Amino acid sequence: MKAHSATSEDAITSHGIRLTPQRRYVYEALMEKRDHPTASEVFMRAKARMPSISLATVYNCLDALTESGLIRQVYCERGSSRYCPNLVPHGHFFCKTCGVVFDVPIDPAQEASWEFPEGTQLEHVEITLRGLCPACAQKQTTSLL
Amino acid sequence: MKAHSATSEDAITSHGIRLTPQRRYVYEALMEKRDHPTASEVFMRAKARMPSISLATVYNCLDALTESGLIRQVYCERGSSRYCPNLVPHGHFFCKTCGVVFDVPIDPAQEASWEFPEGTQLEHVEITLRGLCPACAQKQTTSLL
DNA sequence: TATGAGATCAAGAATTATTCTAAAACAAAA
DNA sequence: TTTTGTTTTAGAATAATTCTTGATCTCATA
Repeated sequence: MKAHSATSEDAITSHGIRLTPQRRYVYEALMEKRDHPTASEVFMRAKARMPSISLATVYNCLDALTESGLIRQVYCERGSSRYCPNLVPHGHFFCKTCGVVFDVPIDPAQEASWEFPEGTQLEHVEITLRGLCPACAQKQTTSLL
Repeated sequence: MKAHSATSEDAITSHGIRLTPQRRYVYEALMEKRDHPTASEVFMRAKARMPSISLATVYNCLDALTESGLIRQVYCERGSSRYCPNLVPHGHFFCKTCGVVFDVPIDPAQEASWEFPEGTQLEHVEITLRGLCPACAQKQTTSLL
């Protein structure tokens, strides 16, 4: 039984940052469920596998992984930011009632269509859709009957 | 000399929320410079005109104005959220070096092109472009020479 | 296989943004 | 004018994140 997948090791080293056990656990915590956890959720998952890891280290690792382009940081709401290991261009739908986040496919052609001042260096585009998820929209409708 | 513009009063009352001096000052703090201030920047501007206003009230007012649809709240970065009085659909460019935010026009047709699960109720779309503004891109290039 | 430089980690303190609480002031309706 | 509900205020409380410091680890090189 392997403690880590070779792919997660490869992913980290191939992105130009040093491979450490902590980074591996943090990255795997993000890969194991492809949702959009907050830093403290990542902390809890990583701690389950490596009890000695600290929250500060989780922040360090998430920053390093984000900086290297291996994961994305998303700002859906006031409060905590969330992390996403899906590198395919996509947007996020955020339910303002239950807080669930899910990926939304985007047309890559859109990415190229922005107009902004000459000399601007675009690094990436973050698209957040806000509203009610199907479950919450349903609940709200029925409660009005 | 008028303390407040009739337009800001109209804007507030026409959005279904009660007009109060504090809400007027907060709204005008946002309108006077059409930038993207944080809550504490709004607080400082409002305080200049109404020294008795409190930060908690500024948060209350910003929330009320956002809720009523009169202003938009944007999450550009980890940390403080920002507020924007531009109601025309647009995106934001955020410079990760100097923190400046500016509006970016978007093609309204894009807004309609998202695909997401049946039953989802979309309320609004937030588009954030991240990178270096022309000034910071310039500086970075020259410093590498 | 030692060693030195720099990167990373851990723990907890510190900071920052935001929210909460409770009491007073206010506004609108009855 | 009383009632009822909303808004404001100040300050306390909370939550997320960052900072600080010393210890530990890694890698390149001797």
